[in-house]
Amino acid sequence: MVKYKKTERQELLLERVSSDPFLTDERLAEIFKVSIQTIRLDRLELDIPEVRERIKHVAREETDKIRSLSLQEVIGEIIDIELNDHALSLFIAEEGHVFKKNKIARGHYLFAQANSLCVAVIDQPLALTKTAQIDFVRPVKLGDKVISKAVVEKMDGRIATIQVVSKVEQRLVFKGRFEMYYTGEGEYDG
Amino acid sequence: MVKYKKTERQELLLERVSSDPFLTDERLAEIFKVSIQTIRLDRLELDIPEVRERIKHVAREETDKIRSLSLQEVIGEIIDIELNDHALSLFIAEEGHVFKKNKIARGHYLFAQANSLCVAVIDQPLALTKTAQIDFVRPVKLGDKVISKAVVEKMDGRIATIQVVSKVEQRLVFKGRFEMYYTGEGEYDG
DNA sequence: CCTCGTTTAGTAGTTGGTACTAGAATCAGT
DNA sequence: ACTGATTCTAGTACCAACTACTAAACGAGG
Repeated sequence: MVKYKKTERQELLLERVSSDPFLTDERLAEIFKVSIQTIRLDRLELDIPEVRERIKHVAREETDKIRSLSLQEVIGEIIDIELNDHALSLFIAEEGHVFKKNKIARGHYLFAQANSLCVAVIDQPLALTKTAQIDFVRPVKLGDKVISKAVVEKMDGRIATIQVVSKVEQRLVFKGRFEMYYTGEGEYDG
Repeated sequence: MVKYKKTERQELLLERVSSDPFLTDERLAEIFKVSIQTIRLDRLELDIPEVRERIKHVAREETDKIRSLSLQEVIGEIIDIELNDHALSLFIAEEGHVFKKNKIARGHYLFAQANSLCVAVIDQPLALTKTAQIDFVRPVKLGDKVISKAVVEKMDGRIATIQVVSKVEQRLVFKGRFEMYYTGEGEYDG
C-alpha cells in the first residue's frame, strides 16, 4: 500500500473526520500510516479541531435547539440562502436513499429536499407545507449530487408560493410548486 | 446559603448533570460549594461518568439518530394490501419526525408515507413517482397515528393514477393524487 | 472524649491533546 | 549530483479533566 501525497491525504482526512468525528489523532495516524505529528500538522492546516471539541460539537447540536432549526431539520445541506427570496441546497443520493434493485433514489427524498428547503427559506417562526404540485422529471441515481433551488414567488401574509427546481449536472430531475402556510409572532394578524 | 446534606446534594447533582451533561467537576464544585474531591466521590457513588464520557454519549445518540432515520427504507408499516388496487399503512409521528419547536410533523414524512405506499401497491418490477398533487389539510402532531390509504384509480400500461388520503382518528390530514410510472422491464428513459 | 461518617487535601498517573523546536527524509530543478 | 524547499518525524514542555489512591481534618452523636 502506497502512502498518499499530502494534499490527497488531507482531503481524505477531512472526509474521514467529518464522517466519524470520534477518531483520535492516534487512530488517524494508524489509518493513514503517518506519524501523529503529521496528522496534527494536517489538522492545523485544515482547521480541524481536536477530537474532544469535535465530539462536543456533535453533542451540542442535539441540545442547541436554536441552531438545529436551520441545520437539523433539513434534508440536504444548504449552500446559499437569501431569506424570503431564494435558497440552494445540495443532497447526495447515498445507499440509504435508493431502491436496492435499480439504485434509483426514492421520490420522497427529492421531495424532502425541496420541502425542507421551502421551510428554511421562509423566515418565519412557523412555516408548514399546505399544498404542492410536483414532477419527477428524470430518475436520480446513487451518487448523484442534486442541487435544489427554491425561489419565493410571492408572500401574501399567510401563504408563500415557492418554485423549486432540482438538477443533477445541470439536468432537470425534479420540479415543484409549493404553497407554504406561515405565521409571524404578531407581525400579521391571523 | 447553607450547604446541602450529602443525600440531598447527590440528588441535585444527578438532576444537574442529566440536564446539562457539559458541566465539569470544577463547575459542579463551585455550584454546590464543595471541593472537587467531594464531587468526585459523589459521581463515584452515583456511577456518573466523567464529563468527556457524558458528552461522548450525547454525541453518539445524535449520530445514531441521524443514521437510523436516513436509512429508513419505507416510511410507515403496511397493514393491508391488495396489489394494483389499494393499500393501507400506519405511520406514527415520533420525536425525529417533528419540528422541535411546535411538535408538528414535517411534511415530507407524510409525503414519504403516501409515496412509499404508492410504490408498494403497484405490483411491477419498477415503479417510480412521476407527478403528484398534494394537500396538507391539517397538521400532524407528535404521537399521532396516521393511517394512509392508497386507491389505484387506473393503470393504462405505463402510468398508474393513485389517490391517497391520510387520517388521524378519522380526521383527514393529508390527501394527494399520484401518477406512478411503471414497467415490467425496469427501464426508464427520461 | 472518642468515634465514625463526611469532607478536603494532596500525589501519582492517564488520555488526548497544544505549541514549539529541531532534525531527517524526500522531491524538484538546475 | 548538489541545493534548497517541502514534508515528515521526533521530542519536549505544558494543559485540562480526569482516575485512583492515601491521609488528614471536621463535626455531630453516643
